Amino acid sequence: MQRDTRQRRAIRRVFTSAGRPLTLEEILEYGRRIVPSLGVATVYRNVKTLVREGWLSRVKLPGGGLRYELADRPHHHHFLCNSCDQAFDVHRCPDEVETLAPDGFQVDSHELILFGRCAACA
Amino acid sequence: MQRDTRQRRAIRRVFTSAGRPLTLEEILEYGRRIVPSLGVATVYRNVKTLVREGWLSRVKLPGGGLRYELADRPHHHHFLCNSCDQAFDVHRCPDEVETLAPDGFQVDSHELILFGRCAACA
DNA sequence: CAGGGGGCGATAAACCGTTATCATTACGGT
DNA sequence: ACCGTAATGATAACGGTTTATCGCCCCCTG
Repeated sequence: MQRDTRQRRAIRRVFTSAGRPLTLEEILEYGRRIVPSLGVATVYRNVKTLVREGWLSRVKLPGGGLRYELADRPHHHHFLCNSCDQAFDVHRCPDEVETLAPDGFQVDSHELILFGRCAACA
Repeated sequence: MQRDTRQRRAIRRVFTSAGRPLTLEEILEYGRRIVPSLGVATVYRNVKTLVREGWLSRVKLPGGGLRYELADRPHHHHFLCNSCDQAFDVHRCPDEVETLAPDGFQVDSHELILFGRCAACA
């Protein structure tokens, strides 16, 4: 059975108000502003559950650990700040991307990452 | 001083003949076909040195450890096979990519990764 | 070709992100 | 409100990658 705990609500709220992909470290930090006693294991457990439920999805970006974002977002890409290491959404996508692969290669999906400095760091 | 050892030559040869980004595991595997006694520590040491010398560059792709490639290659992107986990070069690039960032974000570079199955796995 | 010193390689150890353990807490059905 | 039990959280354990150690080897110079 799935209980509706304070911790679980806090983690969901972190995502709905962040609006960008988060690392586990960020989830823990922001979650503790809501439930200060929040523990690492709880974050790992709930994130795993939320991914399995289809509420979160894994975002594989270069460098360091996985990030997670709300699963219901339309197709988009990401900006990674070289200064603060935060990830942001980029809502535009260059088309015809999947035609760039060499012959004989079958493209299933793609990821475009812009590197630079975010608005706050620039 | 920098000595020209069999191991170091082997590692360089691995890269010039591979033509694609390699993980440390792959460097070790291919290097041992040339110098069977090749050790892990030697690979780590030499790769680090070759990066510092500007002969290799780090390739940050999602999932798992860093990869390395020859530093003198022109601008290109990468294909990552979901089946064998090998990385390949993609020599075409969608232009006007750097204009996609949100206002106030300063783009320094970008990476485009295609996911799918390589010619051998498809 | 001989000697010195940088490099090698096996191993141990450090490191870091993730998972398991288990006593305690608190959610939710009755 | 009570009780059973799933969830929590502090901590230990784990697994994989990277680095440090150190005796031996071999590249280079003279």
